Amino acid sequence: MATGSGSLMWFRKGLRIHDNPALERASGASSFLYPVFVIDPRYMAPDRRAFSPGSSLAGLNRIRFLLESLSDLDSSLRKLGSRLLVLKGDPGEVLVRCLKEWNINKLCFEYDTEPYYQSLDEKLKSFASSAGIETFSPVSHTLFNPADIIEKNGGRPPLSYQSFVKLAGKPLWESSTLNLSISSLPPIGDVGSMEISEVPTIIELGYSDSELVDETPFRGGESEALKRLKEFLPNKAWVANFEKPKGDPSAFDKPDTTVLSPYLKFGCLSSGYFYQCLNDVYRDVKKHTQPPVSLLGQLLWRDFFYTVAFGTPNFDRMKGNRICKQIPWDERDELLAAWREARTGYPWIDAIMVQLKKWGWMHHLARHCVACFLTRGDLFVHWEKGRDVFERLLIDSDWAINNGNWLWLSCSSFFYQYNRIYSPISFGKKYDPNGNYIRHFLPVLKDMPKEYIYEPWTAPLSVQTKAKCIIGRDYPKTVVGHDSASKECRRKMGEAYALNQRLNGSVSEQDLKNLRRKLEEDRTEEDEELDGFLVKSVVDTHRILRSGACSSISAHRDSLF
DNA sequence: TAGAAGTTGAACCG
DNA sequence: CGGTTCAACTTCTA
Repeated sequence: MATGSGSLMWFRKGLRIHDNPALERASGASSFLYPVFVIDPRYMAPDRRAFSPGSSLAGLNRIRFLLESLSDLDSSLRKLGSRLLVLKGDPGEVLVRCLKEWNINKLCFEYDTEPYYQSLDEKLKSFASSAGIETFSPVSHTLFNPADIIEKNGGRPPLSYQSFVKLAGKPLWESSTLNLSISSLPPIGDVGSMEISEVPTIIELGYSDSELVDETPFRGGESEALKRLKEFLPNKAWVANFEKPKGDPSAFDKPDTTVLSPYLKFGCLSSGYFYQCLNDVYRDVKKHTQPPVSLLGQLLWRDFFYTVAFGTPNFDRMKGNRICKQIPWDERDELLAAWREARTGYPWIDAIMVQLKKWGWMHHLARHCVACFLTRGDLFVHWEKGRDVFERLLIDSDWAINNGNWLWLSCSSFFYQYNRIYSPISFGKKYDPNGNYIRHFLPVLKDMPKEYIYEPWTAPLSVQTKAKCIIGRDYPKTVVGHDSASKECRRKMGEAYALNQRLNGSVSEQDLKNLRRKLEEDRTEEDEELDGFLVKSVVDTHRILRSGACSSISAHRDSLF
């Protein structure tokens, strides 16, 4: 056995130097330090069957963000006399090989609550322990340890934000000094026969230039995160008065939030450090907003979802998920595809989906609009389908938070007022009456007059011609009429809720099947009524036309759906 | 068991 | 632009 002691620091999230207890422990009292990142082909390598450029798990924007974060980490490590050792393969297998090959007696990595790492880390820990290697795996991704909160609550996670906040209280480290820098790191030991590479480029991962079209404006990395943080912190009034629901989802040149979510997701920014920075500002001002709407409240939301996700089996599914209402969502792939590909015919919805595809980031309220539209608001498509699209394309997609929000927005859990539906027309209009956001992300509509930009199908043909955008040719017709579709959704949600209540939550697949059939039968009857309405409506239109009271029948298109 | 509360609805009114 | 109404869900609390 070689002399001295070697530590292996395994980076997964937590891609930072500041406030990184695992890295600190790994570098202390060690002769050698091996800072490792494992490129998992499943997460990084191209999967050309996927619906957009990227791997089977991540869109290209997030992969790029990750690579930038790794490069930044590597360059910070080099300044400290070390570097990032990049390896390729299945992370579990690669790590075991490293532990066998190198003279390691201490393995450090940040604790992770996601099911993927829970099972992987368990295996790795047991290998390490059998090999006499010490492991250190601190909770440093979140403010609180989810397990502590669950224990305080008698073994089950709190299911409301308020009860979470009450249970959580203040973090133990609130007024302690976080370690924000490291002066130097131990040298890298002999890497033996392990194949080490530099941080790869996108091209080196196997992507082609033609796939690199939609590039997010947000650059990854710890340096970038701290720069962003330091740009807005001096604006104390903005920090103190931040109220999440008052943000403007249509602001894109200067987003109305911090856009720190992708940095928190990868741990380029420590949530604990961010928490302390916010408290420093709060101390300096007379008054400030409070959770849930304040900036600090946003960090608590993050911890809330991490806690519930950690303590809820099958959190990412409807079936077998005890906090999820069982709802007979439709299987209509053509509606899902229209939503995903930004061709629902509702410019507000489609513009948001384009921003998702191009930027990998949208304002929180914009996410609400498209999530509500896909599920309980209009299309009645399963929230898991929308979750998959977000999970792939968002640069900040985070297992706990993404699933939590889809449960929320689809009224499957946490939030139950299914009658409150975002209008795909009026919601965006109240922030951005001119439709600048739509014009930017859907240039095909850039010359549409503002009177029609949220409902271009109501524009007279002459206006469409002048705007060089004929609806049905240059921009799609609406896939559903919002008035009738949302009414239908309310009815289905009402029936589904009644079923869940009647069966006290234990709804079987057969129960859902029966409800589906019942809903279908009722719809048939309603369709007949609707047909009657249609005839009347056509007659009305005809009468209006003859009387010359209305110059455009296209305004009636929505009701004629 | 009743009443209040819940991160951010829409339409309407003044 | 802020308040009220509409129609109404579940969960928490007293």
